[in-house]
Amino acid sequence: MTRTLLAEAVSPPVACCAPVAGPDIDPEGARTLASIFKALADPHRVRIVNLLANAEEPVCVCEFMPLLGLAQGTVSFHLKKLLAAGLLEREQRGTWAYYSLDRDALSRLAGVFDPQGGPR
Amino acid sequence: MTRTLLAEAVSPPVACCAPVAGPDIDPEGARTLASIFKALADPHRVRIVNLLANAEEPVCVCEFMPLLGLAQGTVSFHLKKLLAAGLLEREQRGTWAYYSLDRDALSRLAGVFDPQGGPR
DNA sequence: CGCATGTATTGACACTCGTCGATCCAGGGC
DNA sequence: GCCCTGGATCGACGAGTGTCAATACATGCG
Repeated sequence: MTRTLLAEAVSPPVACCAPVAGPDIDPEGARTLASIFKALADPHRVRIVNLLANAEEPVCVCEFMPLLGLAQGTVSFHLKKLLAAGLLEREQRGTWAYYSLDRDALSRLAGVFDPQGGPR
Repeated sequence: MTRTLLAEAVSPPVACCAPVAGPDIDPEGARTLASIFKALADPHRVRIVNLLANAEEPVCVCEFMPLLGLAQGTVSFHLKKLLAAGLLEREQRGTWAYYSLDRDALSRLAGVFDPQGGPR
């Protein structure tokens, strides 16, 4: 198994792959996995992911504010968390920042729960 | 008793099923989904789930203490969180309490991330 | 250049969480 | 009955989180 041990030094990037139902997870892997769940452990962030999942194109930050009813700084805060977890991608278009969902990360996450280990 | 258990008491503890990539999730559903992720947003709880996933039979509380290196009260605390999220099942055998994984809940959780509910 | 606008970051605050030690609650022996 | 033992709960404490207002950072436009 090609584990991503060094990438963690920079940040816990990708929504990666220790299958929760697979072989024993070491404390290190548990920390990585937990950090991804922590990114999803907020209703507003769940909604952000859901909104992006249903959006065909990247979404501007300014769109989230009215949808979530949050101040601009708070929206940035949540997007940053999801970005750090490797669930989102950021793209700068002029003055605006557009966020989109990393669908690969999401399907890898589905594999984490699959009894026999999903795609990979 | 004067706790804000209102939401928790009312809402079903099931690790249920609003697909994150499915149709729009209302704030209510987002809260439910986030509460499940919150249950998994801790390294020790991830390890507990992993240990139970690999165990053929229910595991006694006393076994977790040395494995996790946590005090007895802390282990109970984590197990209670996972139980409340509907991820675990509890069984009392005399003086001992045995916990096991609700595998249905786990596979439902996998479906939450699947684009249309079940490729493979 | 200066200015307006969209994002990111910071400071402060209330709140929640994870942890321990101590205490309380059941069951099972004696 | 009493005591022992495993588990749950409580009290307290430090650490972390979510929120806003305010501020700093870019980028584009006049």
